Amino acid sequence: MNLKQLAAHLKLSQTTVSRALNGYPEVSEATRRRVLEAANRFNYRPNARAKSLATGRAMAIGHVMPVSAKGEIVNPIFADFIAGASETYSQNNYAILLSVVSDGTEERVYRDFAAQRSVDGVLLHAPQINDHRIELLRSLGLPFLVHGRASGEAGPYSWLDVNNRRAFLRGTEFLVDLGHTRISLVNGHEHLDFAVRRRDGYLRGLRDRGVMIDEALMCSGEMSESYGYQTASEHLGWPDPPTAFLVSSMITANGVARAVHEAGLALGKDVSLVTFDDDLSYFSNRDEEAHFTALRSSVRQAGQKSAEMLMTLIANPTQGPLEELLEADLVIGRSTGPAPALDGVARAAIAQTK
Amino acid sequence: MNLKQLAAHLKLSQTTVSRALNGYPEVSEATRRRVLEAANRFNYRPNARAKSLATGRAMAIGHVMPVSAKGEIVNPIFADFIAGASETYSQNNYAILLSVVSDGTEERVYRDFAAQRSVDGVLLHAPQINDHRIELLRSLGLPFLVHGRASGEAGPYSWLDVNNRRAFLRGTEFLVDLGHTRISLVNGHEHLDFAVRRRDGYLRGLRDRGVMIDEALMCSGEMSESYGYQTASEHLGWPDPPTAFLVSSMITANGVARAVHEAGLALGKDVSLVTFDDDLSYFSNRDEEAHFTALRSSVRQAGQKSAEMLMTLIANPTQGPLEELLEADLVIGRSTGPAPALDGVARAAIAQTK
DNA sequence: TACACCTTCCAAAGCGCTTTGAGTATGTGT
DNA sequence: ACACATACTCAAAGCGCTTTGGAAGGTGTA
Repeated sequence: MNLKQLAAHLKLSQTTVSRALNGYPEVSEATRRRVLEAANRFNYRPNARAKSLATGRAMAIGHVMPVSAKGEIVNPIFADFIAGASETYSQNNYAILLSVVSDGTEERVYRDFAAQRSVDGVLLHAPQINDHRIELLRSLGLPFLVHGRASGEAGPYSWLDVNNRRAFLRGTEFLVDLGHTRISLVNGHEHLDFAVRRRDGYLRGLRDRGVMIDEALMCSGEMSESYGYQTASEHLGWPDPPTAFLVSSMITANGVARAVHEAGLALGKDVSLVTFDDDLSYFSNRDEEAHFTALRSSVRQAGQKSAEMLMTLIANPTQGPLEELLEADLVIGRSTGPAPALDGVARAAIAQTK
Repeated sequence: MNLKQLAAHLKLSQTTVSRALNGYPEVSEATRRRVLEAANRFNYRPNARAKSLATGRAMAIGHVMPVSAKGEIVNPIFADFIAGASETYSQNNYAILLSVVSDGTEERVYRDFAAQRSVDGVLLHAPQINDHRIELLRSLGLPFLVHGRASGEAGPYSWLDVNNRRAFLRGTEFLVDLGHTRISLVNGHEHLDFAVRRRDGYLRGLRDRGVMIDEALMCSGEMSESYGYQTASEHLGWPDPPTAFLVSSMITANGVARAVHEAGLALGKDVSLVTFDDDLSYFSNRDEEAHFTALRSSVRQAGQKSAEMLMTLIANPTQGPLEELLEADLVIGRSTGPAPALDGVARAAIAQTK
């Protein structure tokens, strides 16, 4: 059933039917009711592509799901972000056009989006330092919102981000205040903007508290479970091991916890752990008492808000850039405690004498 | 730049330019080269919606991301599946149209897909027992492929599934052969088809080996980390606790492992664990030696193959139903070992005398 | 009665592409 | 010289919708 048929059946013109359906005022209430009733009965839905072609609006948002090139790692927070965003989209009758692409080859996708006019706006994920995609999207004239920020990007752009620096500053301070001085930073890849900000927060926290910085304790990589495991295993095997870990994701934190257990140590006693917690639905840290002390910020909520901002940008293209900075909550859980009485050096010394 | 402008610039008709670009034979090689070169130079890309309208093909596949209604849990394997599928799609120039929807309200989305002609086919996730969506899609005349199967569905349909029954049969047998007789089944929600098949496999394994079935050991729920933790914590607190766990997902298995550690027990010694492993990219079980003994089947590969099958179905609508059953590998890891010499009853007795 | 002014509806153009059916050169065989 | 393929190219219709610019008919005012 298409508009023509519906109009014929109602013995009305296509114009009138279209106007009745789209809420234009030039249609009498009686006719409108009659049209709506018939449309409903025949389960009429306008052909999305024809409508788009006529209106010039695609009614779709482009999301590019980043898959890191080498490891082929799918970003685990992506699904939750999308789940949040889609709530907003569907309220506005927007669909999601999803494209999966290896890091670095996204440019092509954005160009296609723009040239094919298949989307009205783009959500940019996982921005990097000096991300050239921002400049590209700007030049393509496609409304976009960045989830995160890109340091080093000169021009204005709209973004929503978590205060990563502050979160990791607080996490670090919290650990130092518990007496920890050897704190491993298990960070995400540091070509990603958020990871750099987190490192900054960590360094600032140590400096402010006058704790010596040890480059060896800082590492970065793909935020998978096994990365956390391998890193922590290695660090705990050192003669002068860390007493605490500051970790970039719940999933990686799980790997760290596994290594801690395997080393025969107890989390929250022998070793402390603070992690960033995106509040992933299938990986919740919300037992009666959080099991990991965490800096929590719901990525799902971020998705929802980002989508709202993008909707605003699309509805109002002349609008100046929108910016929103979310703060993460510091949630105290069972994975942290005072640093062990003897620090690593002392323990190592003891170990040697044995 | 649109076709008209491009044609005008080349001093050719739109027809010729269109034919040149789409590889029709009625165009001389010289003209074709000239056209392609110009298209490239102006970065011309046909308007996707106009093209779709003209051809009647949407060049998009609809995916409905299931979000369980109450818990708002996003299916953690979804992203990896999509990542696999999209490889196939992009090779065929198909896009993904993503819709996120709470369990049970998907019908509306499929009806819209069909009426709006916004997709050429649909991938159905997480089929349930007697899934009415299959009947619906069939009646809508939309090509579709089911990831999984739906027992109780009468008519034919195309699907790709893992042999869940066999996988859990093998897992159970493996544990029983190690001497375990009290094996907890930590299953997914049993309104989902795969979960029922897994339970069947588990029961069959116990029966075949003559092990008594204890209903109390079988539980099902949302496959999150905390579900695994809570379940295992509870079971391990029983006077007659299980000595092994058979778990439906890596993520849940992590929760089980957490509970095991917290109870002061050692995985692979005091308690054994076998899990289904979807080979998730960020949750890999592929250390030199797998840390969990697992039934492994890559969901990403499943996505890729599913997409291929769907492409075939779309290209050839008269084709009979396609079916593919994948087998899971049994990978021996460090989470399993012989059942402890004393069984639960004896240990509980000892505990009481203390 | 005449005029202006709503209200309600419509025919037709246009969105950017594909595809049909036909036309114009150019070469080939008789 | 003719008919006849063959190789290119084109104008125009059509995909299903929205939107422009009227038209028809009814109502109120002078």
